[in-house]
Parts: sequence; C-alpha cells; structure tokens
Amino acid sequence: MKEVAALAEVSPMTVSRVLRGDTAVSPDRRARVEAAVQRLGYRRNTLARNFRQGQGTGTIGLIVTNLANPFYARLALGIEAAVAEEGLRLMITNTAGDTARERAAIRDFSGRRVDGVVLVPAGADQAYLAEELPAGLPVVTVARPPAGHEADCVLVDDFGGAYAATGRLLAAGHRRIGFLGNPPSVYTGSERYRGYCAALHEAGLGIDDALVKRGQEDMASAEAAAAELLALPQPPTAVFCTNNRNTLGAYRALRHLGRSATLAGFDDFDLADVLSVPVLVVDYDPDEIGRRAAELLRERLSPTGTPAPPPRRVVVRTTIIAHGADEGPAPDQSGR
Amino acid sequence: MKEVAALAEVSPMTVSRVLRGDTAVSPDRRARVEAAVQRLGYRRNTLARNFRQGQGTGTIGLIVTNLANPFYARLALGIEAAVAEEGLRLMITNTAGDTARERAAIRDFSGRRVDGVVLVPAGADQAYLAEELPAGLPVVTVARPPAGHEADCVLVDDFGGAYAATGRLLAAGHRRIGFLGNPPSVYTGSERYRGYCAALHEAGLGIDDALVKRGQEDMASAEAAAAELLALPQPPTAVFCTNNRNTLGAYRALRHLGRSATLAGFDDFDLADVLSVPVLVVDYDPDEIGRRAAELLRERLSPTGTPAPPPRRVVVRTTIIAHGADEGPAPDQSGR
DNA sequence: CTGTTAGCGCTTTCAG
DNA sequence: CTGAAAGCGCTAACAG
Repeated sequence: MKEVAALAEVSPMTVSRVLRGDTAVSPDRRARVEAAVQRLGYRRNTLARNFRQGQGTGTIGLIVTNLANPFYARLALGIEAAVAEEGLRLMITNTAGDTARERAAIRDFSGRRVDGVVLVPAGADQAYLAEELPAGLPVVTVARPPAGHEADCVLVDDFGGAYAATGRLLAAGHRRIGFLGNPPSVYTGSERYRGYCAALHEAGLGIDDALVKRGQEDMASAEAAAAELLALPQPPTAVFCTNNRNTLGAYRALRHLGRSATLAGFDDFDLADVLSVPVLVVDYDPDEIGRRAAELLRERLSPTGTPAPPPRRVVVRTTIIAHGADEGPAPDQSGR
Repeated sequence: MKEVAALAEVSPMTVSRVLRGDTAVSPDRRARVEAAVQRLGYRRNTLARNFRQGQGTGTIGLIVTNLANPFYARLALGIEAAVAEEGLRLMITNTAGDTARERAAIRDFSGRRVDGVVLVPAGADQAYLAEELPAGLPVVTVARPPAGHEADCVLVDDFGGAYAATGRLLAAGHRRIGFLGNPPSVYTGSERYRGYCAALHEAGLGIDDALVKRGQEDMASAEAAAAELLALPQPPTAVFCTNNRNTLGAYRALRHLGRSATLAGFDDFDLADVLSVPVLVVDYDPDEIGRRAAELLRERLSPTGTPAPPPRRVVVRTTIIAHGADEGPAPDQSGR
C-alpha cells in the first residue's frame, strides 16, 4: 500500500480511502491511485484489514466426517451457498470420523478466528466443546444435536421420516419389514429406529428382533446384514434403511442373491427411480439445512439487542418419494 | 496475550515464548504462563502470528464447479487430505460453473493471502488469471489444463481412458458404439472424444455422426440424448459416456425404454456393478489427483534453489473396471 | 479533502 | 533467561 501511495504521490491514507470507496477523495487523486493500483497489480490484504478493524474474518469453519458421502457433500454445498450469500467463505475439514481430528479442527478454527463453526459431530459426546470454544464463537451442529453441550442445531425430522416411510410400507400391505441401520449410538440411528418402531406399534405389530440389524456404517457391512435378513426362513418383504449406505447395501444384496423386496430409506440417491425394485425415499432439502444453519450462526454474530438467545433446535421436514413401482404390492409370499 | 501476561505476572514476550515452545524460559514462569492460559481459555491468534511473521497463512483455496457432483466431492476430499497432511486448511468455493464467480473467488483468495489455489476451471479460457494473480501465488488447475495461462496442472488420462474403454467394447464385438459426451468446448469432452475416435479408427471403423451426441451437461439432457440414440433405426449396441452424469442418463434411458445395451463411461459410481446391463467404468484415483496437486503447489511454495520451474503437467493414469456381466457379449441384433 | 498518529496481536531484534 | 522497542498492513480518530 505504501508502494501504491508512493507511485501515486499521495499518502497511504488516501490509498486506503480510495480502496474503501470513500467519497471524500478528489477525483484527480483518486484516478492517480487507481492507476497505481492497476500498474502494481496491488490487492489489499484482507487479513490485515480485518485484523485492524477487529471485526470478523469473514470465514466459517465446517467440519464433516466424510465429504465423499453424497449426503455430506450436498450438505457442504448447501452451507457454502448459504454463507457465500452473506459474503463469507467456508473452511472445510474432513475428520473421517476421528474425534481427535474434530477437536483439533475446532482448536485450529478458533485460532484462526473463524466467525462461526458448523459441525457434524462424529462421536457420541461433544462436551469437549466447552473447553475448546472461546467465548463468542458460535457453533451450530447439523444432523445431530450437540451431546453434552449447549448449542444451536439443525436436525432432520428423523423420527417423522422413519415413521412415515414405515407407515407407507405397512399401508402397502407389508407385515414383515426389516430394519437396517447405523449404530444406535448415533443420534440419527436411534431416532430413525424409534420412528420405525412407532409405526409398527401403531399398526399393532411388535418388533421382531430377527428383522432388525443395527450398526452398519458402510455399504459392505450393510450388504452383509441385508443378506442375513434375506436368509431368514421368513425373510422380510420390505426393508427400511436409515441412510443411503444401508439402502445401497440392501439393494446390492438383493441383486447378488437374485431376490426382490421393497426398499425404503433415508437420503435420495441417483438411480433410486430406475432400480429393479420399488424404492421409497425419505428426502429433505440439504440447501435448507445449510440455510438454517447459516441463519442460526448469523443471529449469534450480529449483536442484536437481546444478549444471548437460548440454544435453538431447528427441525427440517422430510418428504416421501415413491420411486420405481409404487410402494410395491404386497409380495406373494404370505408373511406370518 | 497481554491479559495472560498480566495474570502470570510476566511480560507478553515470555508468554509468546512459552506458546511457541521456546526452551529458553524458566520452568517456574513457564508453569505460571501455562496456568494463566488455561484459566483464561486463551488461544493464540493464528492470523496475527502469520501476519507478523510475514509467512503464509496456511490455507489453500479450492475452486470447484459443483460440489454435489460425486466426482468433485471426491476430488475435494482428496485435496483436503493431501493439504491437511502438510498442516494446511482448505477454503472451498463452489462456482456452479459461473466464471464470474470463479474470477471473484480468485480475487478474494489472493486478498486473503492463501498460499496456493487449486482450480477446476469452469470456462473455456483462464487468461484472466494473468491479471488476477499476484506474483508468487501458485495455482494448479485440476482435471483441465489452464487455457491461455501458464500454470501447473493435474490431468486424468482422458484420451487413454476413452481409447481403452472403447477398445474393450470393440474387442467384445460391438460395432455400433454410441458416444454421449459433455460439450466439445470442455477439455475432457474433446480429449475423451479423441480417444473414442482413435479406437474406432484403429479398428477400421469410421465415426458415425448419428451415434455421437455431445453437449450434455446434466443427467436429464444425457437421458434425452441417449433416448435419441436408442430410437435410431440401427441403434448402438453399446454407448461410451464421457462422465458419470452421461452414464447415469444413458442407463435411465435404457430402463425407461425397456432396452439393453452395454455401457462404458468415465467415473465410477455406486451401483455400477449391480445394474441390469454390463457397465465398463474408466476409473482413477481422486486421492492421487489431490496428492499430486498438493505436491505441485508445495514445490512452488518452498523456495528451493531453482527459482521457477516451468509449468508442469501431471497425468494420472486410468484403469478399466468391468462391472456387471463382463464386457457384454455382442448382442443379437447384428449391427451393419 | 488530506495527512499524521497510533495501534490491532503477535514476534523479531536487540539489550539487559 | 527476560523484557523493551519496533513493526507486519491496514485503518479509526484526529488534526489541518
């Protein structure tokens, strides 16, 4: 900036004013400064500027477990879009589910003075946030509530979606409905299981533990679990899956075994509507999640009159998409 | 930091030394400082530190067109992993293919003093980089070479992969092989088309323009184009697709029309091996792309003896995965 | 309208 | 081993 000032034969202060768009600069000098900026290819140091002004850095930190999972990728995009709209940049860290890395990322982010953090928690407990978070750094968790810590969060209607999907299967005549889910320790896993159970109970059916497989994290283990269900003497005629990897795993099992069953599951995916079995998808809008998360952060950033709103919980609604054939006529084998 | 110093009853300088891990501090004072840091929950301001030291910011900027596309998501993950290994953070911008946003992102990144930029160019020309890039900010483009600008790049073996895949289709007896591709203006689109043509020529076959559809960017248009191919009097018995969206679109068309054909295409995808038609996939390692990109950047960052290596071009090799049935026996309809 | 002074939080340099 | 002084690039707050 000094160089620009020297070349334009003005003080650095005048350069600063021109760059900020301050009107109180004579056209003549303004032109000289602009010419000098041009010639030198000068670019104002955003960091020094923010530093001096003491305001935010204009960055939001995002911590996800697996960017390769379409769900998180889509989520990241939604958040990026939402914060970009407010002129903020996104700093992304992938933890691969490692809670140590999650914690380290929080540390690093707070050291970098991000304006806020969006966190998809990996572990079962986020109490560590209390020690890591400096006062005034807002965090919003996404997809899972912050266990052991007070913070805003944006959730999907896990219970409702699972309840509705299972209900649709029941309405279509299915009576033996399998369950393929991520571990019960994961919030979404337990909530979606609750929804599944509630729908069955409401239909006057009990939970057949033989039909329930919980704990699959990846597609391969989901496929194995699905194969076990299909090997039962009385296999399920439909399977509810708590996430895309389980749904995909279930479909793989069906194909490999040459079997058929109606599939229902959370998260839409690319070929859901052209598979060889009916697929019911519990869908929701990742952009909305991003938007709401950004909103929650923004409200904590701008110091409005109210000092500190209590932790808020936003729930994004789900919709059911019936792909392929309709819900699937109750198959010919008469369960129970 | 001053507060910590005050609480520990030492000078700020001593606090700085402790935090940096400088050994030249008496154990007694060190302990006092550490206690104060603990009590105050103090976190050193990384920005101010970098600022003063005048070195890098420890951040890399990544610009992609569509994070929701599994290809870019996987790429982003590969790059994140590679730079994280060197202790760098990733700042991500999604341009949605908008070159104005791409350019704005470059400006913003340079203002933020990122240490390097990884760019997946959206437009046909990146000559603008010359005016936007301050001296010393290294850029490496990925997936496409930097048109109109000198810079390192990491490419996939587009030609070779397309050539090999088409060759496999020919070897399996296919003679009418359709082509579904992104626009010729896109580097990958034209390279992969070249590979397709080369394989056909080598087999003594000409290019039948009726079988070639170029210009599909999304799944829906790819499906429409595929449907046109299938509606031909002599439809192709196999289709080569230049990217995952075209492959998926082609499969959708097959399913909706109740037809069959062997599919071949760039980019592996989730259910490729359990579809109802044989699928040949041109695969490559996104992690390798990220690693190589990070390497290229690093070499430009650390001022080694050699002042400025010339722009380098790294090509990542591809492999063919035969999914589903094998390449697919030449179907019964005898093309030409 | 323009320039000078001072300081954001930290660290380098140089004296103790 | 410890601290005081100076300054990274920029901009509020004041003078002129």
